[in-house]
Amino acid sequence: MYNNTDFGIKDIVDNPKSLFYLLTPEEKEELQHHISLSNYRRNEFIFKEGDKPTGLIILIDGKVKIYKEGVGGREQIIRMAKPLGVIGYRALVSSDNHIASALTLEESVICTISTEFIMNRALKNSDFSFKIIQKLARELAFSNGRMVTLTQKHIRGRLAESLILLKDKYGVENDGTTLRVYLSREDIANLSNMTTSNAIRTLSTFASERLIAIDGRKIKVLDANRLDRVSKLG
Amino acid sequence: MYNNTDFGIKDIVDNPKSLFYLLTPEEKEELQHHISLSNYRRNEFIFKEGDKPTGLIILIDGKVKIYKEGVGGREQIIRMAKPLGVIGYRALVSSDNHIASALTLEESVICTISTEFIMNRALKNSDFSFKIIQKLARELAFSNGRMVTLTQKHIRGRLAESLILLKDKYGVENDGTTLRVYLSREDIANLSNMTTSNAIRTLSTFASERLIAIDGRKIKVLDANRLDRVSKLG
DNA sequence: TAGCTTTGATGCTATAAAACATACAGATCA
DNA sequence: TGATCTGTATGTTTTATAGCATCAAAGCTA
Repeated sequence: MYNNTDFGIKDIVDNPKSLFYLLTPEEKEELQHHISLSNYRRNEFIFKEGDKPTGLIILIDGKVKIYKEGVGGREQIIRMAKPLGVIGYRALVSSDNHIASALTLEESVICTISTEFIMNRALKNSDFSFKIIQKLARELAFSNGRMVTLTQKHIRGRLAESLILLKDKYGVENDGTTLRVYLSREDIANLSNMTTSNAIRTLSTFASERLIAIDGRKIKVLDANRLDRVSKLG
Repeated sequence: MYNNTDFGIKDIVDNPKSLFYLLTPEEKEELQHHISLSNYRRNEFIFKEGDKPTGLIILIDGKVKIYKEGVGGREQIIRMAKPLGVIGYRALVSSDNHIASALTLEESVICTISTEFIMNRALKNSDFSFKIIQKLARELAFSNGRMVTLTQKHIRGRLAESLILLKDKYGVENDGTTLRVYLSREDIANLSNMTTSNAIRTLSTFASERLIAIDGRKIKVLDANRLDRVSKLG
């Protein structure tokens, strides 16, 4: 799909939103020698809970779920990643092991930047550090927010929130309503802190209320405003 | 209790664990002009959800709860702070408003370092930035962990976890068992994602099982190992 | 193609925890 | 001093959601 020659790192260093945008020209030059690409099939682990980070991972193409295993192996999806998202950087920058697993949801391409480059070069650049700080800060806010909603909202609210989240993250197909992500009911459940049965049941209810339309794994958001209200008020 | 003259900032810049330990001598000198102290009585807000940060806050003395309001105003305590803990820095370093409120649980003293100094000076120092990164990373791991346990563990497990958490954070009195923190049942409930009734009931059950002993707000952990098992297995 | 496995759908039952209702002791206050 | 309030305690009821069981459809694979 991609390989080291046709990829180039332009996509990463030339995008103002990229972590690496503000590196010096020398640092960018050096970065070239610390970068590698790899392809993953669907349902492959990029890393597992407890693993030592191998580098900073950027998802170039595909979709990935990041999740933790809880009581009795029950899985809670912490967040979802989309192309140009960074994965597993928390563990890397804190010289820690991964506290969650990353699994591809579809064929994916990732780019890995060596631990050494990140720790010894990039983090010496305070512009880069500042971008990492911003990323961590945003993710912490997200996590704290979810902690509250996953514990306090009822099933309908939690599911509605997850659908909105998926819409915001992956957007919609050209028809303007179909979510550009096709998850199993089980993944939807694990994202929303509920059993698979309840995810299925509640999705059906939402469909019968014309909030959404479902066709297999295809979900159309028919009434985003009302879905938003369900998310907020239960 | 403390004031700007008898306090000095030595406690903050000379402690290797401090955020400011690795500032240059010039930066440390400048820091002196950007620091101020204030005293709070019990049950006073240091900041509220939605407020704009006024600076980096270090708790010098006292105890503070950081919490979010959720569905119907129901409060979830995100974390507790103890002396030399840093509060509200997430919002500050990401130029964001506070996403949680900070309320003193007892008479407290805080030290505030100006936003300007942090943003324009400290964060230009990559050693300082790195310390902030580490703090955010640790807090994110904590938050993700809690997200899972608060949603998946049953009441007994959640309460046991909270008690262990309080013990780890605040330690015990000289008798070796009494928690060095005296919370209302309501706060214990809000820390553990349960109703006050259930916190009271479950604490009583724990006492009758000789896991803990309770005397008003005083809680003795009698069997830490067993409490740990309850936390893990429900 | 048939057989097996996985995923989705739906009904029923069990149960953990919330919600509600008192009650009481100790503060706080007029 | 009595009155009111706040925090703690405990019993009862209600409900949201997990847990199971069954079945159908779809996807795989041998």
